[in-house]
Amino acid sequence: MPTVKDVARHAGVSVGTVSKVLSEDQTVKVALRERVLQAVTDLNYRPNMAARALRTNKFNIIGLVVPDITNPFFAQLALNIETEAARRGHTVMLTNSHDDTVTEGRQIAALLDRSPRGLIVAACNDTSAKLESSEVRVLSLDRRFHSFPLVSTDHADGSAKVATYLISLGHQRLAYLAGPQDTEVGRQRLAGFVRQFEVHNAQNAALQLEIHNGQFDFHSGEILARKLLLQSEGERPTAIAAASDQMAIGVLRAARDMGISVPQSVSVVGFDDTTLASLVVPRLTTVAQPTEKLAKKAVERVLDESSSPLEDVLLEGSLVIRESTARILPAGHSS
Amino acid sequence: MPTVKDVARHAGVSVGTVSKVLSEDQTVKVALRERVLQAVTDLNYRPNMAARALRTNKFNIIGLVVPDITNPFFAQLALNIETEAARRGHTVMLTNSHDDTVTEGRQIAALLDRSPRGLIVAACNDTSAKLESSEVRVLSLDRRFHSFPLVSTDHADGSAKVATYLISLGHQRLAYLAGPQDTEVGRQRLAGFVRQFEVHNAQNAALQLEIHNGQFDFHSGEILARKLLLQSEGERPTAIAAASDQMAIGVLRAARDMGISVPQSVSVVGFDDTTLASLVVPRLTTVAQPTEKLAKKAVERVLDESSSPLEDVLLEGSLVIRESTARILPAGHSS
DNA sequence: CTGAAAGCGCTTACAG
DNA sequence: CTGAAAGCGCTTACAG
Repeated sequence: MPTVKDVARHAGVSVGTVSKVLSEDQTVKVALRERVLQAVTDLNYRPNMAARALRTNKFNIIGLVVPDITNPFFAQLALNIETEAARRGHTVMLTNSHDDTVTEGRQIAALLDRSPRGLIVAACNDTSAKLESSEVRVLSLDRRFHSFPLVSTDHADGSAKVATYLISLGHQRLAYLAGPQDTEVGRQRLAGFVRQFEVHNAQNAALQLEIHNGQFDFHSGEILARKLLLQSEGERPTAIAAASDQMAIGVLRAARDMGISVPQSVSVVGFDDTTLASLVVPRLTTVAQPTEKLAKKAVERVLDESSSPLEDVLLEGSLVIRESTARILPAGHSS
Repeated sequence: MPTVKDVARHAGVSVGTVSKVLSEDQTVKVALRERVLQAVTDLNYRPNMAARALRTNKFNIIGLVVPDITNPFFAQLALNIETEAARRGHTVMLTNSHDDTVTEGRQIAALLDRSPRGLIVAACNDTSAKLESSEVRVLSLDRRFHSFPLVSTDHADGSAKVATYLISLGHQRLAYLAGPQDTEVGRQRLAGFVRQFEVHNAQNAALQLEIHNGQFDFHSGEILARKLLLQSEGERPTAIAAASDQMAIGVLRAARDMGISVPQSVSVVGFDDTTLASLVVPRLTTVAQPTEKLAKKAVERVLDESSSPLEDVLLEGSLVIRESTARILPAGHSS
């Protein structure tokens, strides 16, 4: 492997000049710069990142911590982050916290050891792990980590869109299956839904909403739905909004097992728009998170040294209407 | 950040001794070692990886290249690789080739620049990209990269299991939806199925097999199945084996759209056992790849410096029987 | 068994 | 505008 020294010799300049050309220092005369660049290609020189990192204390690496890369949403995010990072000459170090705070702390320490340019973490919960105040820029993605600035979807707004949509379809008895309330995401999504529901309810007192708490996963949605759908047709909700696609898919399965057809008898909405959403039967109406924008924004902010990224960034999600929701004739229309 | 120098001063020894203790050199006397370790914890010393890498030319990092982390199978693999790597004090640099050879080459170069301990690559196709013969250990995972040793599931054997299983259920008219034949995986899976079919056919000449070529994705499975299932009930296959879960799920959707019930009228089998397989309706019978073992094996081999990992490692997949397959009464039993 | 010293490949003030 | 030199924090022969 050739080094700066080799390049310098080949070009007939000093190593300092080579270094300057490589770092795009404009003070090098064109003639010299050309010679150096020629030498670089001649020798197929590639800078030694470790040496550079030792001097500058910064590696062209971004650390990424997610709860579980197996979760399609995080996979989507990771893909886009990696792609954007690569575009900017950076590489991504990926780590899974397995939804465990202790592991998360250990992983972060391991990443920090490798002097990354920045750290993007989708925290496993809201407990503020202590992070030694390093000079490494840290960003929260999707879920708040410690008190670091957050880039995420506007969950409350997304849920609000769902509420408005369902009510506009004529549904009067709604159910919301909430995510864990010890997470900011879970709380935001619930709050947004409830708030919007109340706005509509102020105009139409016939509306009803029941809320059930669960986890974000498939199983949780299935269990809650089973209970819910046991009620007689006139009693039970005609529309179920779930806090995640996984939960909504659980609802779909419960409905199917109980012989209740979706969307004819009950409408179902998810949240996230993971790849699953368009594969299930019926295809799931859901709120799409703008993963690509989230990823770009996160990379941009974690890399940008000039701006002080103190504020949170909230990006809007969009309602994706598929086959799991339908208009209903308000059967028991209480006038 | 404290350095070896600080630790040395604190412990009253030389930096060389500190380094030796840290690298678990046994030649340091217990008394000194204790003092050093005490100093390390006192100062909360963390070695500078960049400096270490500069000297040793090796970072505690494993590079991982996958076609697309969004593919559940690779996500599963990545999770297990990361977990195993972390257990061994290594970190994983993840990169997506987007199924494109040029990008793949660029990504690999970027990873190599960062002096990883080793490289694990799930290639996007069989074309042998040129890789400068570096001292970095390279391993093929799941799909052959260049001519580097491969760790993968025994695809042929897995397909053979499917063939045997379907025939044992009494199916006589089989269809196999093959993956792309310019990939080793695609070819292996097809070959294994055909070979096993022929073994059975030697004993029972009534067996029939039709083969259709496609891609591994959902869409491809759907299209092929639509054509296949257009045939009258007495003509069309009663069992369809697909080269991937995605394809099989496409088949499921086609069958559903055409009012053909699975498994009553046609049995469907996938390959991979991605998370999807147990979420679809009906739950998919498939071949599970031993992702955890694959990951462990890959990490072990890529890190192990002693053994020369020249041979391929093939691990056995297992048939997972769910709800998409059933026994049939041989209707048109040609005696 | 321990220490002093060289050197890994860069970058960056500092002279000139 | 260019070069000589110091130094980033380690590891590793080499003396003693």
